[in-house]
Amino acid sequence: MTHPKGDGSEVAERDPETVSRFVEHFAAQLVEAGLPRMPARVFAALLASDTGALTSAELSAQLRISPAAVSGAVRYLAQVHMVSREREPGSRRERYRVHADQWYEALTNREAVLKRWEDALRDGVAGLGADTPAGRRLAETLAFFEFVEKEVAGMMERWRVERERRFG
Amino acid sequence: MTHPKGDGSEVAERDPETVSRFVEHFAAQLVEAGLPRMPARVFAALLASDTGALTSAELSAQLRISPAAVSGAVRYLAQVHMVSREREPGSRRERYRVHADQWYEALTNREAVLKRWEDALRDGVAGLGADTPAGRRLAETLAFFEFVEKEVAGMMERWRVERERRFG
DNA sequence: CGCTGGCTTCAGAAATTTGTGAAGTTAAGG
DNA sequence: CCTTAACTTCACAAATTTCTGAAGCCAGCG
Repeated sequence: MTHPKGDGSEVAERDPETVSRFVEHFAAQLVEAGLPRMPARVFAALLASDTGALTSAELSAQLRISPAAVSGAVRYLAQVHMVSREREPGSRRERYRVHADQWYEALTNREAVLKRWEDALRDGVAGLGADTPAGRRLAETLAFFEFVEKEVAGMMERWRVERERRFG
Repeated sequence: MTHPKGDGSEVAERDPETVSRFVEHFAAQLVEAGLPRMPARVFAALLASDTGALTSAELSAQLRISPAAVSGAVRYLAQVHMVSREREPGSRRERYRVHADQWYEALTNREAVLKRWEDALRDGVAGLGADTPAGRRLAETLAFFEFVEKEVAGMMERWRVERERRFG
């Protein structure tokens, strides 16, 4: 997918149609997995952008949504650590950025959710009695989550190594 | 939390109030993580039940919801492999059951979602060009998912071992 | 072979969520 | 300071989702 330039060089093409296709398709997958629509679209657009960072106006234009919608989507994404915001020095413009290793961040963040599940389960074991069938079931569930939490930490460490090796 | 029986033995108490507290609290955590309300409540109720299996009527009564709501919730949960249905022989009654290792199942199931994400990303790399900045970002994201997929398989195997050891 | 218990499906009311236009806020630029 | 660019917040209209009561369907039982 390249575009002849006449001067012998070629630059990678960025057909808006192609970009949009990817954005909408990938966003749809994210939506199916539970992400709200606008945050999903904004995130996909950032992923597919050249610099990995876009302004509110650019997102608004590219996705054909109101500035308000961009604002809401970005607030959501920032809250779950899927984008970071950076202010452009000497301008009131803000850029929203994805890091290539954002998923690492986002996954790490899920830890908080797990913790709350674990707390609820511990309360349940205490309330129902560790010696009851239900209590034992809850305890086993709790053990699984604790196991996963521990394993994920190791997994992320291994990814950091592999990432460094493959992508610098 | 035990209840004196007068004959010297004691049985674990199942105060409906206590059970309900756990069910609603744990369900709330699941809802916050994206599960629809009724499926979350039904799942929590099953987890907290003595046998790990309840009938539609029992769920309906305990959660104060219509049989229709139970039906919908169970269909949802079965689809994502979080409960299994079993017919009671010689009766038209059905029981819905959680296995203690249901989470293992559910997580394994997420693989399908990951696969679709990966497909969308591969298309994106192809469309945008592997030699473009955006293409490289998508490729790295793809690599991360492939890595996770591989790691999770190993993790689940380790859990099976640990589970066997600790819970038989 | 018809009745009945038990789940499922359906249509619709109610609640929730989403996205927008418009007004509000803040800070750079003149 | 006053203007204006660039978000953000707000109130509301629209779309969606969620639950319910009622009707439907089917397997056992008599």
